[in-house]
Amino acid sequence: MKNRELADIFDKMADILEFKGENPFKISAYRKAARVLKDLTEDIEKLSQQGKLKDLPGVGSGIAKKIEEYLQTSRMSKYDEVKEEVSDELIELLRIPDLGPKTLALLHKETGIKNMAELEEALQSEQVRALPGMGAKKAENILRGIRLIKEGKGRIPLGTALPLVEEVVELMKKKGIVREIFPAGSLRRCRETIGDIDLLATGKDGTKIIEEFTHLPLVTEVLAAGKTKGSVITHGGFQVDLRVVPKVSFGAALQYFTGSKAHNIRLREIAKSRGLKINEYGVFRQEERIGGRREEEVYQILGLPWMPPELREDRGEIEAAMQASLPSLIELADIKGDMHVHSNWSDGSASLEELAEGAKRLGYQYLLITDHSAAIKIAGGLSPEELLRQIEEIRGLNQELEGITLLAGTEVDILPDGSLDYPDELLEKLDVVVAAVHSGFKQDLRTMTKRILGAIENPRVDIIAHPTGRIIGEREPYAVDLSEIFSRAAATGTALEINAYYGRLDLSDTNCREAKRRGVKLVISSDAHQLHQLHWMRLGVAVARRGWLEKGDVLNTLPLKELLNSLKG
DNA sequence: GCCGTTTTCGGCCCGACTGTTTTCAGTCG
Repeated sequence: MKNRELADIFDKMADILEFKGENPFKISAYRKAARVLKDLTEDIEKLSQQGKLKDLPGVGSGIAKKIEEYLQTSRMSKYDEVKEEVSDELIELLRIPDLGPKTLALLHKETGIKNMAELEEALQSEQVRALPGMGAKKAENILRGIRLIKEGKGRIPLGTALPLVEEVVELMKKKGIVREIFPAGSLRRCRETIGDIDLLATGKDGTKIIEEFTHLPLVTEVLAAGKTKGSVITHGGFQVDLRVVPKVSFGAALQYFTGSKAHNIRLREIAKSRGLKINEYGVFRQEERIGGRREEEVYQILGLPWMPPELREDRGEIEAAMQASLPSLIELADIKGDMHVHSNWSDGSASLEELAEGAKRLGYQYLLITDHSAAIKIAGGLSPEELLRQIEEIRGLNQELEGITLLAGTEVDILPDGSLDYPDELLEKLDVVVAAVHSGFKQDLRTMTKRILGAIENPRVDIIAHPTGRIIGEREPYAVDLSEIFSRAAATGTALEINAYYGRLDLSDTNCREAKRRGVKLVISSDAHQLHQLHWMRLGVAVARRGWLEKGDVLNTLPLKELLNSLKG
């Protein structure tokens, strides 16, 4: 499928034309085509053969021609032409928050900067202050953006790493030469971002296993290939390591490579105090191996129960294990419905019917439809009239649907003054009200906190979505006094969301653990904008597990009736 | 570059916020 390649080219074209100050509508036409191609499930080549390219929304004669040219010749002359005088490095700088095409073009023209290092240097010089529209604050903001990008670099979002690893595991299993193969490391612990991707396997022929591994189709570069360890770079530039370990050590190795480092140090200390030794090869008394085939043994020998990897951060799990008070963590199968989903009434791509069917396939009992409110025009926010129509449509659909109930809701904007974007009379007609901040991220701590408390104190608001607004590696949480949010949320019975979108995961693991401690009820929601994104729920559950949450802490583990009784509104 | 019951030209979602200005440009969603 060339869908993705074409989408990337159109996105890149849009970037370049933006930098060049081209017609903004032409630019958004390219962006739209790119998005449509990314979402497209059919093969673009097939559509092209059938002469159906122009049936796609956002694809007219110009873009259809370019697609055909690329499919036939693997080139796109227009793309080759526009990228002539700009380097990839320069265009990449547009990913820096607070640095847009206009400012980049200005800086490039006036100071000659061509890459991030030169940009950073220029921003620290007096010279840029003299440029029109540039001041100290602006330079400072861009420099902060650069720092954010640099910090995020090298770490892969969990939501990107998981599918990649699952693909590798599937491919290796199909080869029939590995006995066991499991991910380890921070991925197994479900950290929100992953450094290296580590896999462990057992099998007869280590050399053969590594050879098959380094020749997988998604491998672009082989860094190392021996008889116990292979290391490759995959499409997308991710490093994946595979270690082949003896069967008798598999459990110990899995435990060792899963970490975290801090957790392992604690285990080794306990072992040592009992005259034992733990390493990646097993558990030993003197020279005698007394365990290590299975991971459970490592813990058992220390008198501890096996612990879910999500807990292994040395955040109190070892003490809890000693007191036999480890939490019984929530599981994906506990989730009875999704509480934050966008349909094609606003900026989602699936219809209400498709979403209902998708939710039903996941075994859900209910699905809360939460399209944007009017203030977010860009995302097709619903006017009060449209929302009324949607409510009616949902009520009608529920007459026809079997085995799933659609709930009428909204993701209503919390406006900068703390008021909501819909009147109370309208909110009262909904089954569930989700409220969220989407603008004015730079308000100071007191203003922002008061703003969100405004929504929490509103008796009609059931849930606050993505409470801190952070985007991993891109945007810091806004300044908000979470402690105060937690106490008022607990006092009013307002639930807080764990947003499962891989770039948000908001509340974070530690925040939701604290929320639980403070008596706040939580919900886990996918924030899906496309049908397949309903699967993101698993990432939210992973965060909840890292936050020590149990089934009883999460409202959407309840059957429909109890859920509605437990929500504030 | 797309689109069309306002249909082959001319409009295309636009408001809030920030930082720069002294009425506005750039960025974001």
